[in-house]
Amino acid sequence: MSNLDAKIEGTDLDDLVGYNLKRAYIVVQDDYKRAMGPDGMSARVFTALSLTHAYPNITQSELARRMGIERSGLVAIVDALETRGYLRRAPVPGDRRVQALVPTEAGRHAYQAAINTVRAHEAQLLTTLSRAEQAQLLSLLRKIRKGETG
Amino acid sequence: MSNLDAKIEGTDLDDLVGYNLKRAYIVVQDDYKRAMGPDGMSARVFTALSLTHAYPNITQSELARRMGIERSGLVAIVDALETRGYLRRAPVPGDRRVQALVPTEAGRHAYQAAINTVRAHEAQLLTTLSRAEQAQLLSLLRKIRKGETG
DNA sequence: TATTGTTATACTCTATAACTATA
DNA sequence: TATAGTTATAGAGTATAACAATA
Repeated sequence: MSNLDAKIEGTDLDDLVGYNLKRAYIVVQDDYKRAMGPDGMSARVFTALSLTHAYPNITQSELARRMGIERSGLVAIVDALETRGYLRRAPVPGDRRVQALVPTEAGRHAYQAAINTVRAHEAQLLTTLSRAEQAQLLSLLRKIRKGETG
Repeated sequence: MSNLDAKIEGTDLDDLVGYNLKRAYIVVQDDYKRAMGPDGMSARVFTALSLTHAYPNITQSELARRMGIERSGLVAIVDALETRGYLRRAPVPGDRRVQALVPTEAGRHAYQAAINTVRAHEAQLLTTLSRAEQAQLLSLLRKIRKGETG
């Protein structure tokens, strides 16, 4: 690119995918928190609850693996969900080391309410993107996620 | 959408922009760290150094505002850059409260080397995306960033 | 009174290492 | 020996509140 192609505005950072990913994520995260309210589930607690619905009787080790965090970090998350009464640690016949994570009735209701809130927050936040653009964005982000370790 | 449109695979989470943003950011961040090495600048230190080049004689308050963090959080970042010898806090004539952040010669060289490394890491990581897709991704992320507070 | 830079402090998220009970 | 869950601990990254110097 020659010096004649002057930039309208923007710094080196504004051309970096990593920087824009981080800043865009902060915008979405802040709006998520606003939408969920002061007593709402944190993103990681919501994620864990979602995966216990997607994968019934998932174990903690498997859930940690799918979330991309360590087993040790999952303990507090599961504790939080158990305290809210949204799931329970259930013994698994045949292997007493393992505990299956089972959503309660309250957990299923809370999850449905939460996923509706999250979808509404994203729909409202992303109104400046057309449906096609939103689909394109998801597609591109998933391509980057192909490089996920684990 | 009717129930006939069965999902090939994926959970509720995989359709959320926020979740995919976070996971994609982690992929890029991990590769950034690998590329910069164990003694490399953290992303926020690199960001701060970049902005002292983009905005010569920027003050700490202004830099914090542009980074979207609090002034208090910037102190350690500027300390780190000063310790590396990449910039200095320079007095500003006319207002003794303010200190301009001025890159040193070593800072300019280190920044050029770092931005080259970062660009190479992104180019290599994003080879599965065409040039057009990379441009589209940046465009979409910038649209989301329009909602940045501050 | 208001602002800049700073310190003290705390909270969230995450990782590593070591423990226990099981296998 | 190896694995599942747990605890203890530490390190980033961030925020709030209060302070001294200066405006």
